[in-house]
Amino acid sequence: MAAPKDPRPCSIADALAIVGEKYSLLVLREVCLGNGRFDQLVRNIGAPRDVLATRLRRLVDAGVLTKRAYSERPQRFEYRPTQAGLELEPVLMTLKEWGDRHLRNGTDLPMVVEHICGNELIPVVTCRSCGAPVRHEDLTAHPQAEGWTVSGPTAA
Amino acid sequence: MAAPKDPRPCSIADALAIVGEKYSLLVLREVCLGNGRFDQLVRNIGAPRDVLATRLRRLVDAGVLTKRAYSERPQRFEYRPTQAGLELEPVLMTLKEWGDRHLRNGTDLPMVVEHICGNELIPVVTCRSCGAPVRHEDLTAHPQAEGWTVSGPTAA
DNA sequence: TCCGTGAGTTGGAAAATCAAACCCTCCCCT
DNA sequence: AGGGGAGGGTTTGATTTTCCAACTCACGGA
Repeated sequence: MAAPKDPRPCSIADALAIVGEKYSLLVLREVCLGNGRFDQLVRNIGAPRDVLATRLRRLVDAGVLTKRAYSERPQRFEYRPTQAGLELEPVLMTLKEWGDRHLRNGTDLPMVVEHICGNELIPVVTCRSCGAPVRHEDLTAHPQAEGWTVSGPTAA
Repeated sequence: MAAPKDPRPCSIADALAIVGEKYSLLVLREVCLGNGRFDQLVRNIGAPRDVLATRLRRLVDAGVLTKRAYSERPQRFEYRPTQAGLELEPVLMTLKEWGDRHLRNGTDLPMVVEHICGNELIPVVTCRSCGAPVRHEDLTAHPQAEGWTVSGPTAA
C-alpha cells in the first residue's frame, strides 16, 4: 500500500527533478541560443555564479548539456545542449508562447523566434496521431499504477 | 545601458517566475487531473503542507488557479485551473513526453493520457504557420531589445 | 463526549540562495 | 619583468527557503 509520503509516480515530476530547479531552464534557453560560456550565462540569466556552477554540473550529469573546451591554453569551456537538451526546446517554446500571451498580451515581445518557413514561430502542441491541437477537454488520464486515481471528468 | 545584473528580458523567465517554483507545476498537474483539494495535493505531490499553501496562494494570485468552496458548513475548498491554467497543460504534456522518452525509454509509463481521437496522446510541438514539428535547426531567435545577442547559428 | 476529516498555521532545525570577494591560469602590453 | 585584463570558477558569511512534525479550528458522526 501507498506509504505515507510517496508522491504519484510521474514523468513530469521526473523531468522537473532534472530541469525544474531555479535557473535550469534559463540555462537551457541560453545554451540553445548559443550562449554557452560561463560569463555569458551569468550575465544573461542573472544567477549567482555558485548556483550556476551547481546547475551546470547537474545538467551535464543528467545528459542535458555537455561541457567542451573551445580553447586549450588558455583552457576555456563552453556548454552545449545534447540531443536530449535540444529536445527540451519545444518545452521552452511552449512556455514562451504562454508567457507572451498571458503575461504580455502578445504585444511588446522581448524576443521573436522565426521558423524556417519564414513566419514567426507560434508553437502549437498537437496530438501526433490526429494532428489536432491539444485541449484539456479532449484528454483522459489513465494512471498505470495502483492506488492512483484522477477525479472524474472535468466538470464546469 | 545594461547595468550589471539585469538579466535578459524573456517570457520564459516571466512564466517561470509564476510556475517555476518547486511543486508549482505538479500542483497544476493534479488540479488538471481534477484533484484540487488540499489533502489530495499533499498526498499526490508529496510536498510539505506549508509550502503547498504558499504555492497555492501564489498561483491563485497569478490567475492560474481559482479557489472555490465545494461545501459551506463545513467549509471545504477546492482549487481549479483557470483558462490560463488550462493553457499550461500543453507545457505539462510536452514535459511528460520528454520525461517518458528520455527518463524511461518510453516504456513502463506511470501514466498514459488518451486523446479524444482514441489514441494515446503523444504531443508534438508544431509551427502554427506551417504545421511542421519544431526542431532546433529550424529556429532563429531575434531579440527585440538592444544589447541582447545570440551567438551565431548552431554549429555542429 | 470523543474521534476523524479537511484545510490549513506555527516553530525550529536543515538546506539552498545570494552577493561579494577571492583565486588561478593564461594572454597581451609595455 | 611587471601590470592588467578575461575566463571560469570557488569560498565565505549572511539571508531565505525548505522541511517536518505538531498544532489549531470548525465541523460532523457514533
